[in-house]
Amino acid sequence: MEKLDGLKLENQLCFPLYACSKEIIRRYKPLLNELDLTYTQYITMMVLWDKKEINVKTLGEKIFLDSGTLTPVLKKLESKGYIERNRASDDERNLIITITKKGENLRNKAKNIPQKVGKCVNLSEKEAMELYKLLYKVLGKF
Amino acid sequence: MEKLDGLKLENQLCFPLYACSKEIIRRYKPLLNELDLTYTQYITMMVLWDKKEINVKTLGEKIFLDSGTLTPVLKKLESKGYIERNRASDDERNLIITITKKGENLRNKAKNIPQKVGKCVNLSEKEAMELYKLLYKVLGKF
DNA sequence: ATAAATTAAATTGTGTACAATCTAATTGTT
DNA sequence: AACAATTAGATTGTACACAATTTAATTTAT
Repeated sequence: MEKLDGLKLENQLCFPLYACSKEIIRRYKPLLNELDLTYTQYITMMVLWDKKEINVKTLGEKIFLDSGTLTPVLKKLESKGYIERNRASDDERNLIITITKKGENLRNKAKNIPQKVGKCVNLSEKEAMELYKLLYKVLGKF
Repeated sequence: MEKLDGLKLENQLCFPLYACSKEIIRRYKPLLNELDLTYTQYITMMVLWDKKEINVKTLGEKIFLDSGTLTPVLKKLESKGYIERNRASDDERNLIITITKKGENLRNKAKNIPQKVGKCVNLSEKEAMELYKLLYKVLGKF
């Protein structure tokens, strides 16, 4: 019985995960360039398209990023006019992110991106759903 | 028939992929800290443990990184004494990365890392294999 | 044989990512 | 009330990640 080499790149789950994540993000890049958004800015906007208003902490929990990453991203999105940053009046520690009209409008330009990216992923509907479920199962453990 | 909102974070494959990749790498961090390696340095060393010698271009193709990322990583690994960087005598454009004795020795300290990380991923053997296959299927398309 | 094209790394510039620390606001405790 | 503890963001420092450009070596085409 051949012993599998645990320290080979190909035998670890983490590596295809890491590679796959990067490669898919690379597929988004040309589409996001047209909207002048980076991938991180895009997932931030997706949350705002859904929620309209959210504080930095809750946003960070949703997209797995801390204030060290988010602060510059949000300042950038503010400078582009897609969001506003205001302290909550009832608790000045909280920074409330609000989507602007311009930010809302961006949604129309973005709406066919998921479909376009989906097309260049070589999986059947069923496989994609299976992958989706497995990934969320792994995430659930954390 | 309810139409699925394609622009919701939860309905896109890319997001759980991105989140999962980061969360798994986070699991590695404390273990890699003991070896004074970052994740990128670790996957680089994994290739070298396997190959002993490789040029930057081939290495980059294996781990999906370009010279812009690899040059500083390799200089760092060289400064730690794990690798050597030398131009190929037959074609001076090529930089040959060679593992050192010290780099070889690091392998022993690393050998139980995959198993430890595997334990904190909430998947059965069968599910992990399924996930593995789906990820490589996606990567295969590129 | 030499100029043009190609190739491999390195460099530069922008944008994450995240640990650690800092600051200010709020809450809990005595 | 007053001080300690907690909390939310911002800041700092290190390390990727990658596009675009540059440099030097090699190959191709004339």
